[in-house]
Amino acid sequence: MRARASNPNFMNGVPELLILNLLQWREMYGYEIVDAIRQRSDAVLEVGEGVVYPVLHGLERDGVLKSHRRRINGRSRIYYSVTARGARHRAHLSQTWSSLTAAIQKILRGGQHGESVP
Amino acid sequence: MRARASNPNFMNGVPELLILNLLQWREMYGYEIVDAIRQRSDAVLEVGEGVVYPVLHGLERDGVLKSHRRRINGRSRIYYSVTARGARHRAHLSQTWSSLTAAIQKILRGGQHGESVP
DNA sequence: TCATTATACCTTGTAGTTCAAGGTATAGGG
DNA sequence: CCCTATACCTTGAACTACAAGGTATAATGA
Repeated sequence: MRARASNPNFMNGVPELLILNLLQWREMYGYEIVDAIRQRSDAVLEVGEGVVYPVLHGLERDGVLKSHRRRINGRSRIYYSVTARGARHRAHLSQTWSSLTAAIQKILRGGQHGESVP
Repeated sequence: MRARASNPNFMNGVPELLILNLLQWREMYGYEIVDAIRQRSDAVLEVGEGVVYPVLHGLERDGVLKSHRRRINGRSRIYYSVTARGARHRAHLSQTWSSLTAAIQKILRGGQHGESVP
């Protein structure tokens, strides 16, 4: 019931949705994804590493992502990219998100259901 | 990581948001809320009684809702309505929802971040 | 030179939430 | 008289986001 201090709920499944949509364009590594989500959302969305890494591992385990290690400036990075199955999963997830938010928006707007005055 | 069979995630905090926005217009009882969510969303959103009742109890405990029992056709119903504090809470929650979905949408759309072609 | 910061990976435990699957009781229709 | 609809409720399980840790290397700067 109690909203959390940082992100006030609403975030269930969202990290997975965001990650898949970021990776659809080009491969990225975990640390980069954390930054990308913060920057592209103007710091509205803050998804920590403790969220991103487990999601990446889970998606790879499920065959949605694949990874390969690369060395950049003596630094080891693990780049993730979307598999064919992952592309289908991303499309399905994004559509579900659209559908749900549209339905929610409909209720938020109210209208023609007997509400007299706000 | 694994999406659930029924509602594929994305539903965290949403019942609270929906309930508060429904009750902003007129008082309703639990069973009625369950039906209203299903009907107004064209069955896209399905929030069971096992979700609605605990949320109602929690919101009343927090002073966001108040309730009174009424007898209709020999049936006992518990009607809930929004308190003054609840009205503020509803406004704040709705605004957060708008802000978050806007930020998410921005990332879903992609654009100007180095993605070559879909 | 040495300490600090930034990069980059990771795991653990906790708290909160949804959900299915139950349970109780009354009213009304067939 | 049974079954459905109405109307309330609780429990346990599963999942998830999150904070708070931990490791190691490169670069910065004092």
